[in-house]
Amino acid sequence: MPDARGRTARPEADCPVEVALAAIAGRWTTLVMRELMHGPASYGELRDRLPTLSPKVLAERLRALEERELVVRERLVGFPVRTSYGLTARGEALRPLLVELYRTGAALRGGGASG
Amino acid sequence: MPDARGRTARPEADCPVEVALAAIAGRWTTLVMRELMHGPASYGELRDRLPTLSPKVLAERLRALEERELVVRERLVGFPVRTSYGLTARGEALRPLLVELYRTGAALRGGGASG
DNA sequence: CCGCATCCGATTGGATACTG
DNA sequence: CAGTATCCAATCGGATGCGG
Repeated sequence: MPDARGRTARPEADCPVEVALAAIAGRWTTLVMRELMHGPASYGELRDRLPTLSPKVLAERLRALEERELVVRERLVGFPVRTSYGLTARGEALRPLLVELYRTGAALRGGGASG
Repeated sequence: MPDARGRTARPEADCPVEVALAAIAGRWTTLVMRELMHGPASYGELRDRLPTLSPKVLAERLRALEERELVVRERLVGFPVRTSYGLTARGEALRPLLVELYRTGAALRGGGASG
């Protein structure tokens, strides 16, 4: 596979590269994914770990990830209300991409990080 | 490397993941990179291959890539004026990332949506 | 505790016309 | 041929207050 194998003349939503980009699109998205890669977390836990992320954007990100079926939301009964977010199998499928992003970024910075 | 190894609490420019995301940021960027992965190309050749990409955005992308030293511009003497754009070694370093984007996107499209 | 509604400034990408 | 200059609509992300 010499390159990204593309032949499209413009960014089309069904191009695989665009699909992957859409999955991680938006500021904070990769950080939210990283947190969920550690295991399921509640809305508040995510806020604690990403304190400067506003509730609006966090909700937007979670909704987008949920719509793409990368994340599942689970309402937990009890008091106070709690919601747990966790990765789906599809969400887990993004792990190699995040690793590759890290590896590539580290290489660009000058480090010889290999993954 | 179990995850993206991150510890940052917000998107910081020096986080490797952010570095990589910045390198491919912006609509059309991955398509421009893909074209250059085939080999050097002139401004006009890029326009021909990406006909609906406006001159302004193409120039912006090329400038950004050049600033990050992923692409080199070379002015060719002669008439008419020609400019050749080519990948640097750093630019070539993005190839595995593009491949991974393709691979991941293809998996998401083809894979089922199991929880 | 969870998350939506609203407002707002900044950035983006596209169209188009023009210049060296 | 290889860009730059301008304008503009749309989107984005952040702040904040309110509702379930």
